[in-house]
Amino acid sequence: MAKRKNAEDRKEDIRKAAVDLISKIGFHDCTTDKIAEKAGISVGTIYNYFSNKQDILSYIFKVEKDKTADFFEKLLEKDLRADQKIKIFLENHFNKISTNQKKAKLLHDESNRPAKGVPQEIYEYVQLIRKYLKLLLKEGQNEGIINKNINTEMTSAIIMGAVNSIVLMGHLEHEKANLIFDNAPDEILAILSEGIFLKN
Amino acid sequence: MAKRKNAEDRKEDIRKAAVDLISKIGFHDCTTDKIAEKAGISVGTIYNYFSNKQDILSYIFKVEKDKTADFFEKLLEKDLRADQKIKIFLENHFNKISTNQKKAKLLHDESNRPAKGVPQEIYEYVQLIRKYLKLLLKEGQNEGIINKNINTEMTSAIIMGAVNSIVLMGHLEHEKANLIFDNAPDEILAILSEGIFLKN
Amino acid sequence: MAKRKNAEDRKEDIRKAAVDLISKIGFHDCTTDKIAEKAGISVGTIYNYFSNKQDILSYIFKVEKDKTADFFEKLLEKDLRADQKIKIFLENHFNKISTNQKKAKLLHDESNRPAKGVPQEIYEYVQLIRKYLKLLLKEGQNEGIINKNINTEMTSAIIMGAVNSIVLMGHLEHEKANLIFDNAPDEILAILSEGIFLKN
Amino acid sequence: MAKRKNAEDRKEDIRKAAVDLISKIGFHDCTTDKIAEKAGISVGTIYNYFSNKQDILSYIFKVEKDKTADFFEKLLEKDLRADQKIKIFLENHFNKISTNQKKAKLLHDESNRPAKGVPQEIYEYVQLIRKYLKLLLKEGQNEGIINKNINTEMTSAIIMGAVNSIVLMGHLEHEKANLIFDNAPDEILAILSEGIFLKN
DNA sequence: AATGAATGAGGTTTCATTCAT
DNA sequence: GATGAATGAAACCTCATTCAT
Repeated sequence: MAKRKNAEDRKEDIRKAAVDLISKIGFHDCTTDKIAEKAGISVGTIYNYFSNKQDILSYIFKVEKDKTADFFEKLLEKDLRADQKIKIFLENHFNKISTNQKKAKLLHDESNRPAKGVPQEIYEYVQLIRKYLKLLLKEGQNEGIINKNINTEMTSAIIMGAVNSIVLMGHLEHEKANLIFDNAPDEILAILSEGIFLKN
Repeated sequence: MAKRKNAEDRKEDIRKAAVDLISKIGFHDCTTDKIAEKAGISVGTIYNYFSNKQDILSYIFKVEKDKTADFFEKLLEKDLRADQKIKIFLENHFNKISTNQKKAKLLHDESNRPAKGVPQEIYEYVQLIRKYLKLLLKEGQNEGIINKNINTEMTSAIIMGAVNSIVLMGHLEHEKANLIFDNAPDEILAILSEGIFLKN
Repeated sequence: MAKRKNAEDRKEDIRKAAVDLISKIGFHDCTTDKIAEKAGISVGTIYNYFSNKQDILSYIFKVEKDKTADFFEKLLEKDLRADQKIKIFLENHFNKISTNQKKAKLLHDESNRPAKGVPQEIYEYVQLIRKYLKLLLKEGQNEGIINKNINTEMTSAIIMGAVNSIVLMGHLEHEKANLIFDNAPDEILAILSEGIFLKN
Repeated sequence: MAKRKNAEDRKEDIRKAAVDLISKIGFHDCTTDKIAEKAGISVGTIYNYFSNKQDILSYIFKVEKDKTADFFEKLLEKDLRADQKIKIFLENHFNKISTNQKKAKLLHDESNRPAKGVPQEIYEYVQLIRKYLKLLLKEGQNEGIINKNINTEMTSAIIMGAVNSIVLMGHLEHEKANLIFDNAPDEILAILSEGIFLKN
């Protein structure tokens, strides 16, 4: 019998093991047996901390959602212009991804799954980032920094799409990942600043 | 027994049935039995046309890949500026999505799936669009229309990310889907033209 | 792969194997693996004929319910007095039990289970016998053969209880089973005729 | 932690919790965790008083067996005729059932369960009541009150069967339970006195 | 070529029991 | 004695694939 652990630690062990495996092989192929083995516990123990397998995935997203909300709440309070905040968000985002590519892959992959059985938590995670980005865009519009004609809803989707696409690119071209993630914020910001088409 | 059909028709029946089901319930929950039933044949028959279930998905993407390649090859030949061609691509893309949302959903969902067993074909499909977009961007750079400083690799990823993100948004907000898809090309083009930040 | 069989035969194989096992070890300890093994098929095959394990039990009771209904319908049509019909029922009942003790044990045991998850079919089986017995009792009352003061509902329950109790006794004292079942009808009829108390 | 209790109290707590739960959901669905929770202790503690789960059920029946033996021993000593004693037994039995339907349900359900692992104690409980009833019947025969031709073994089974069947009926028709249990003794006694068939 | 019954490995989940604290 | 986290065997059920017809 494994040594007794504090409940939070044990739940964290399971979460980490799951993140590790799901990022590699996907949620579906990640069996509860594999998670247990990786976490160094037995299957049954998982069910002392999670009510079912899906619940583990939900929890992973819940943790990220909370972290994301924290990050944005602090960012919003800062005395900076909206464009600066967007820059900080992008830099922070890709920096985290760069240092934690496994988790990033999981978040990307699993939040792009088809709807059936997609836990509420995943949906909320995706919405949350967009919601904050929209807030920043509106802030910018109020400050007169951002074009008032853009649809903030769609633009936040476009920005997150751009971000995600680069994340996917990084995962597909593994060896160049760090280079990609490092340049991504500037590349995105450049487009947001000037577009790509030259004025005659 | 269904009326005798030639092999291509039969394969097409299976593909269509699969597209229909996978778009609704996802590849994983789409059993071979269900596909057979929808296609009006028996399970065994599927295996006369496909070597396994994964192969059906590959075939779906192969067909799309071929169509996409066709479309781009014709587009490239046209006597138009690169920005006009990009506009045409976006309008055509969202138009197809709008009129065939089921297939669009499938292509979006399944090309964003985790890796294990992801058929080569899906990977190639994703790469193909990017490759052509990159070609258009380079054409634009040569024509002096597009900023030579942008990284075409990453920019094509960014554009496709923006596109995909709007597709997802359309699927999540089903009732507004057509409105979203209709406005999407202009919204994206606006950003590509001017960015979102105002010049002082 | 086992030889192809006619669907009814296969279902019958499974039913028989299940009757055999459930009568010995009870429904709960009778695993689907054991049923499959006994039926000479593989687990999966069970699920081509039954939607789940409980469904097998329901089917067993449904078959008996149908047989019972048949028997009673024919009995009711006969040109006999009610007491004669009750005698025939009891003799037939114990005779069947005597020749098929395994199935009898199952029907007894499983129809005495607690309510949760008791399939409708079992409940209906139990009610059916009582319903017909009540009909016979009422017939007797109309013919002036049976005391009009008795509560037919309760009396039918009492008679079936007496019957079941003897069945249980037979199962518990296995070696005397046949003797017990042979004498049971007369013993019950004697009580129904005269009671047990002597008139002074 | 619950107030310190002596061992007997603790064991009694567990027994009561188990009776409560098993009567509602049956032995199989009654987990040790649920019993512990209801008893206000932890699972582990159960195993200080019982060697395993089955043992709890055995103990429940042992307690009832002892109470039953007590009751009958006192009844046998009374200076009454056998028929009067049988009447008292039936009235007492249904009265207890009426006031403690939960336990009654458990005793009925679990003593009618399939064999595997049926503790000896349950078997003995069932036999005990029959044994005493047989004694009463024999007493009646000796007193010349009861027909000497009846098989006391089988008759005691028949009477207990009748009793049990009415108990089941009461549980199935919950709202009429008290009415049923109140009338049951007379209904049974009437049959034992006169039978149901009219003498011509 | 078409059929669809049969296969059986493999997945998730439960729960009586143990034992370190 | 009491605790309750941990254990892990074992249960039910699914479904891609095969192959006799």
